[in-house]
Amino acid sequence: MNSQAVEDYLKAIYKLQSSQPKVVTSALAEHLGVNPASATGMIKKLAESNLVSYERYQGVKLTPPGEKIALEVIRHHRLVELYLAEALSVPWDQVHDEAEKWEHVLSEDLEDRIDEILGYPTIDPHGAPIPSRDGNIEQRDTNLLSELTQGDSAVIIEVSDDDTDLLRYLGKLQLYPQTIIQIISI
Amino acid sequence: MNSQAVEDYLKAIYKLQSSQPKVVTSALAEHLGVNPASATGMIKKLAESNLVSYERYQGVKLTPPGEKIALEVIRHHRLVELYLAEALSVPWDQVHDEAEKWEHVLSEDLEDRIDEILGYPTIDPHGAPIPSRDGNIEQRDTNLLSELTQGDSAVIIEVSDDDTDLLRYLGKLQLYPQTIIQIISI
DNA sequence: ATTAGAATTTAGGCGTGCCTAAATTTTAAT
DNA sequence: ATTAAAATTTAGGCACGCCTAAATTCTAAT
Repeated sequence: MNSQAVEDYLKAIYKLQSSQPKVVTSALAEHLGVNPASATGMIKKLAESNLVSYERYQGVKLTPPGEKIALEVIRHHRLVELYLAEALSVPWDQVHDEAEKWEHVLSEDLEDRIDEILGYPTIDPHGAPIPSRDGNIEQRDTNLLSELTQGDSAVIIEVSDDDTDLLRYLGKLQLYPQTIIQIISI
Repeated sequence: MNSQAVEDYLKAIYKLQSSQPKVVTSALAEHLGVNPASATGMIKKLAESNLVSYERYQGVKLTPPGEKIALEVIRHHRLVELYLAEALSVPWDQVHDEAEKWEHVLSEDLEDRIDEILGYPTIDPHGAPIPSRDGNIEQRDTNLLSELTQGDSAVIIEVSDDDTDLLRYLGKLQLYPQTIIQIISI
């Protein structure tokens, strides 16, 4: 069993990898709210365990086993988020913080039960894809809102999950995933 | 926020206090699967924080603030046990182990939601009373099965929650709380 | 009252994951 | 090519919670 810290690091590296080719120490440390020196220490440990590839000063990248674990954690996280929203009526701007804690204590057995109750869902409350049990995750071709211009129409696919204030604001405007929008002015 | 270790120790002391007036170091260590020397260390720390009263070589006793925390943890544990059994169909011999992990990450908000969904229950799946939010717990006058003799009738009030094999066996015999039994032979 | 054995505590150590401060390496400007 | 600034790593420390081994204290038998 991996420690919570290891799981959090792998998850963070996975997220940062999606926008940057090489994940640099300071970005990782920043994302985790940790001192860069601490991140270096953990990176060395992860490299030791063959969960990331790493060369000094050159940033870090998940290995296949590292990515597998990251996807398991993300699956837990997103399933829990959806379960909290659906079964326990937790507001969508709060599910992320709760799931951050629950994802680390979810047994495989409970994961399966929740998955079944939810009807084997594929997206979480923020529109993010839920990885399958065997570690596959849907790749999508989407645009950022900032890439659109006046007059464009679009469907909201996904919103960031970790900004409570932003989510509360979007909720007020009814801007949930699947909503159709049109850019009137910028 | 108290660490998981602190919560586990307080809960263990609370449990042991119900059968022994003074909780002795070795019993506590044994219950927690920890070396007696380690228990001594934690006891000193708890005494430091005024959660237990303690005199060297004389055993340990919860102070009112310590008992309050213990009851909160027990409330979490028992609510989660019941929720797992009711909402997620987890077999009654497995809910204890799952709840051991979940009890430490349950927010007050989620506790309230679960409590409401379950209809403000007062006993858990093993028949144990669930403390109220403000730390009250029902005191009951019960007999041990071993105190009964041939011909006696009785109602099962509570069974121990942490022996998976025993619980599976009792389940097979349908010996759940509220079941009426009669002693035929010993 | 003495003493053997049991229980408990103290002493010293270890792994994890964090920190700050200092040293090193990279990068980008001149 | 040099150098200043930024990024990263190393070094040394700390808190937590566990361990083993050794010392101390208690208990009960004689």
